[in-house]
Amino acid sequence: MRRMTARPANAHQARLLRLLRDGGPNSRAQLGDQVDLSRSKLAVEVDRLLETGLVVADGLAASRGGRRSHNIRLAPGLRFLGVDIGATSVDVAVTNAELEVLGHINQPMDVREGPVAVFEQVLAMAAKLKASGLAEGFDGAGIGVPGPVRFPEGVPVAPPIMPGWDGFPVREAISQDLGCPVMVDNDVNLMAMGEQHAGVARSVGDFLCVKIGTGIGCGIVVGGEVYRGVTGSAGDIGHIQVEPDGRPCACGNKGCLEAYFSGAALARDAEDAVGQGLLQELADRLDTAGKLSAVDVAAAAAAGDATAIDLIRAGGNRTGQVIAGLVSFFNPGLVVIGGGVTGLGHTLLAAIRTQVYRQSLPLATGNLPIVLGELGPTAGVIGGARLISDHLFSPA
Amino acid sequence: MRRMTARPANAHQARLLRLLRDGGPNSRAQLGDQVDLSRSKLAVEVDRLLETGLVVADGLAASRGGRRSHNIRLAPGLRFLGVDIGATSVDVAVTNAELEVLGHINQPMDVREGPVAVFEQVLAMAAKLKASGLAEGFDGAGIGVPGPVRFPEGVPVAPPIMPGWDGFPVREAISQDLGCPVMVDNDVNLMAMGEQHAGVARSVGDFLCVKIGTGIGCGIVVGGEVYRGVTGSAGDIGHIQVEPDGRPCACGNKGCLEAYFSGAALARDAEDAVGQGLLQELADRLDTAGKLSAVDVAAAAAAGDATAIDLIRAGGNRTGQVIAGLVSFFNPGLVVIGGGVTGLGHTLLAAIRTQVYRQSLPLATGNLPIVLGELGPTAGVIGGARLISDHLFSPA
DNA sequence: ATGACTTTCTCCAGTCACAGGACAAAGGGG
DNA sequence: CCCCTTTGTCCTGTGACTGGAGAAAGTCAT
Repeated sequence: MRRMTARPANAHQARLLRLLRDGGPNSRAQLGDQVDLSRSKLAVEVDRLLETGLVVADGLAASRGGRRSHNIRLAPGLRFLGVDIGATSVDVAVTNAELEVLGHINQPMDVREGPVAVFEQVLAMAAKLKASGLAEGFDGAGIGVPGPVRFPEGVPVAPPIMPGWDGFPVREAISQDLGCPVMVDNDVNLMAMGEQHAGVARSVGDFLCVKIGTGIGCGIVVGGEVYRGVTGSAGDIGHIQVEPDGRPCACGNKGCLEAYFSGAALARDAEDAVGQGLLQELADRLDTAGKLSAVDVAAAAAAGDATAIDLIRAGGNRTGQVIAGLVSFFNPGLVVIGGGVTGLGHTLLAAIRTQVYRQSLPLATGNLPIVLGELGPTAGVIGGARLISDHLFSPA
Repeated sequence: MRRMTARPANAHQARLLRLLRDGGPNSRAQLGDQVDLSRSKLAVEVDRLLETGLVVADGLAASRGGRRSHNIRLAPGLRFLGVDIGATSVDVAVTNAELEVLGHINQPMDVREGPVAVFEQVLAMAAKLKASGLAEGFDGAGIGVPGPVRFPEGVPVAPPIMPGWDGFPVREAISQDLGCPVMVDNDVNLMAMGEQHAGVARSVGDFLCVKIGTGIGCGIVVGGEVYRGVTGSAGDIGHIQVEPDGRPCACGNKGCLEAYFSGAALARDAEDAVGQGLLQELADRLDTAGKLSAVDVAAAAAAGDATAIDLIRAGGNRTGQVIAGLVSFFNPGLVVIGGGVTGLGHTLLAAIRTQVYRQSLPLATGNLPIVLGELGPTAGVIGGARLISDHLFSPA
């Protein structure tokens, strides 16, 4: 099925579509206040958008002391698909044109099985959402992958944790399978866009979004736009060296941040601690393979275990050390901490804050909030929907 | 004397002025090729610019097989003043509208004497340039100061090495004294703009410009525009911690990069080395106060002294360690090394390169040139001229 | 109910920006 | 001397846009 054949014909229409997306239904008069166009011109552009079917006028709003206004809203049938591919699980969600999540599925998965297997699963999940009646079809999809992406082409490049993905034409392939436009980006960038659109980063122009999960990455937003760097690898802070000649890292170097703190490193440290007789309450959580996960550590810390709290604090200190440097360098207006280990909560945040406030310049930290993301696992999928809507709501 | 009363009336005119600034004299036809406007519209805008006196038509170019074209160029009498205030010296230069340096003076100075004394000296230097016949007056001035600046107002904020400058209304005061528009920025940002306009960074959109002088700073260029951060302190990498619990730094923290490598730190290390019986050939260069400078170390290294080379290499390693992190984070297309210690030359560059290429991600370093700035002390003043011309060559 | 006042939206005419073609000017080459 | 190329100017038509004059549809006080 072919959907949303129309695209905005000019920058004004694109602007209006985004206003309706971000601000919800609006009257012509309210739109006019935000757009610096004469009422006449605005009416013309709105009429054209109505003709294309991208927006609809449904019903009258309550009077505000005068003639009642017509409600202009984005077509209620528009549906975007947000896909967030992690290292060990996938999130797939449908949103409407205002990027509200209508349905959300999360399933375990292993990226190392390669793109073909992963996207088979993703497409099945999308089909499930469609079958549940949330969408008759998709007008666009935004996909996040856990590694660098050559953004214009939508192709992962040299992804360390995703062997077999290098050069796989994700955008082209999924666009064919799904029959709609697709955009691909790094998962961290999607998280940043999600928090920017619907989370803690609303109304902040320049901010950093640090995602700590299986790996560590950082979304960089400059002037409201995601900055991706010249080869799409900007924000890859997991392999910044924090300890000269330190622990070996999977990347081949030594002393990388990720070798000290990430979901994987934390689990490994916890297993070691159990082996040394510490962290006894975690011993019974060991699975058959003798493995623990970051979630177990979070639970132990929440239960007040001192060793677990120490592990989290040590990792937070390392991470805070790196973030402190980035704050001095980038001077952001906000730092968002998110990703899988957000469950470690306040202990982690406190450690990071301590390091940053102590090490960074007073001028850079003076008015700098460091907060946890507020969207959790939906940040990525909302970011995906935002990514593709940004693309579709721009002049053809 | 009032000069350059006119400003471009619209974005087209601004665009044309910048093309003439960056590309030199041009015919209407050549301009038309670069600007995506019809010949008629272009002719109208050029005529209007001619009326204002901002550009002039002088003479005919050689024929290229048809009618000879008129040379359109920026008014030859336009003069910009570039001022680069360092910690221990000032550079002042006059440029024409194409930002070519017509005259350049450098004088020793001490920022700590405060803004009033410093600007008295700067104004005297400007007067000297004027008296030498290079300018009848100035159409604008761009000023760089060695500390963070609240850019829109042109006011230094909380400058660590410039007590007495905090809040001094540089832009307003100098604008009055000079009788022309003034813009103020961090000196590092000016260096970046200089190298971007006339140096190694031409045609690079995203790059970093590391200036190592009395302190260490980094200019950040994103999409061709200088990024200043939310409080104007972006790029302040001198106080990133490179050694937990390391050497005390003037900023009050410990282990800052500047405590290990900068003009001041290098001189101190050299003095220590002399005290320990090393670096004997430098002993006779000690001044009456028993002091050395970075220049002395550079000379010793050039003469082949192993200790001097080791000092430079050690500093380069520390700096490279920090830059490696920034490269992973920012994924630039180029890294420029400049500032006073550029005299340390290849030894320094090699150390930095080694660290970056070894520590940063292959994807980020794959095609990453790390080079010395090519403008030396003129980078800052050209950047100043560029800063003010960007401002003047934008719609009023 | 009635009139005064608001707010929203539409219609219309006039202005400005701009493109594109015709044409003039000025040169080169066979 | 004729034809071609390049550059620059002029002119006209089209579409974008503004601002004002209403019309439509409501609230509120009297």
